[in-house]
Amino acid sequence: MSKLRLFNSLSRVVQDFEPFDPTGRKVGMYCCGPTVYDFGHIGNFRTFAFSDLTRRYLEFRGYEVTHVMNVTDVEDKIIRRVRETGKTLQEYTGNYKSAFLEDLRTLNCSSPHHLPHATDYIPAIIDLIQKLESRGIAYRAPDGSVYFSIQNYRGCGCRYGQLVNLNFDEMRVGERISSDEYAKESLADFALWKARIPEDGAVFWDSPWGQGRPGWHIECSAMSMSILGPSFDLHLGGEDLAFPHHEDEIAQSEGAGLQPPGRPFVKYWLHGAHLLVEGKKMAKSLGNFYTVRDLLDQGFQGREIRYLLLSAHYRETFNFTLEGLEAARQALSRIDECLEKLRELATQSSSEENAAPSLAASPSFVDAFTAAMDNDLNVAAGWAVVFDWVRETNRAIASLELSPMAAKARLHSWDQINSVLGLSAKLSDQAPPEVLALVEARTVAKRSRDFTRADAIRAELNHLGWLIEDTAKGPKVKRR
RNA sequence: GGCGGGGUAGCCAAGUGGUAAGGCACGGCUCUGCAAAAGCUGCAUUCGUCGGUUCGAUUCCGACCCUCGCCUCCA
Repeated sequence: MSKLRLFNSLSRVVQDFEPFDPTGRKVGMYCCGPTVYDFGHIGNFRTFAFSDLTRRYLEFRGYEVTHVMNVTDVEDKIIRRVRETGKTLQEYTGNYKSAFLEDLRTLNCSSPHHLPHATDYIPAIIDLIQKLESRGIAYRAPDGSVYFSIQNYRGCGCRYGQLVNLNFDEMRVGERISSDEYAKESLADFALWKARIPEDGAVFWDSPWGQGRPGWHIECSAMSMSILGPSFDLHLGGEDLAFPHHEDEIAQSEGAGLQPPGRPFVKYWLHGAHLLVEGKKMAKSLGNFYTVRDLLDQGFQGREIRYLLLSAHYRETFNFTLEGLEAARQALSRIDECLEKLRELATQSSSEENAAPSLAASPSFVDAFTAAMDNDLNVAAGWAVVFDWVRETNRAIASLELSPMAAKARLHSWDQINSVLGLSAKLSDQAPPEVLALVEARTVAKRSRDFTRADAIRAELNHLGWLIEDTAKGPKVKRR
């Protein structure tokens, strides 16, 4: 049996996955979740689908995963929208949070075990900042905010720049330096606690440093360590988060010095690549900016979106296209057809066959899939295994070589694979009565060999969105 | 400017120092009243360009072109 190997952004190589847990079973995994200021777009969901795939695969591999995903519900953009809309923070973020969870379900992503909200962890955040302060790594600036001192952090023997090679002397100074940043001692320092300003309205909390709110990175450090402990196995996110967000998380978390000696804050960092849409960077101005709901409105299904998002390796930029969604639909129906035939065949098994104990008929399928996924979650290679299996299964069915018992075994294998891929059942092909009436009318026409009329009815059904397949057991209607 | 990914058939996308997975689309055949589905079959002498190393490179090295990302809020 091969080992699961993952590309670790810390080491920049693919390495064996070995969790901290001495028994090797328990895994702590933190995924950077949404900032709930708007509906999530398809790019966000590529990352969340990637997180879900990772979790599902770990579980498939027998690990006991604790999956944490944060919800950032206080942040500059949110505060601005709250001010503009006149809603309360809770009202505003609540709506987008529900929408986010709904979208996750649409894409059949497993619900994380913990969904901590930044605003529920203010005491833990304050506590963490105080620890940094007591170690001399955090300082108060004249504007009342608290910043993280990278210089002092380095002075403690810690390393800043673990995820990204950054030469601060070569760095371009951002043109937009907001006024409060003049208070920092050094440009690279970042805010841990932001002092309240009038624009914040009712969004503030009391703290030892006066009223204010948490900086952007601190909530992830506070929440992940609160739930998973100061040192845990996996941290996932989009590639853009590597710097500064993840780098700063490491700095805050290791700067507080809570880890057991010799242990890092996080052992494996995984970063998912972005996607392009129709070959271009997604942008509202280009008209290629899609939310999950936009695609649903265009008639696509969640499973089709999921399939497409998970069709490429997570570290490669992926080109998401509407044409790709159409192709996804076709590819899925190929799988659906195969499974449907297997199920039909499986129900024909006799009672004595049912009594037979063995179910493991296609271990090679599961093994080949596992080998593909063990190699840094190479899901594209995994799909190739799936489609090879579909073809081989279709062939066996077509040549009547497959016994009902063997069909059952294959379905059993599929269930194992699908626990990772997470393809939900397709929408029901339950046709409404008027459609069924047309189907019946066509059958009558066919019986009297009035093919002209039969074909006309078929064309009409097609127009209504239904396809007819004549099988040995009579006509079958399917959604087009 | 610094750093880091990419460029593989009409589209999407794996992969390897030894001669190119898989999906979609497309063509032919079988089956069918005709279709559909399924099966069989065809579809990259070639992996951005030019050099180099090698018995042999798409895979390693160098240069160049193009593209994406990070360095600033961002999945």
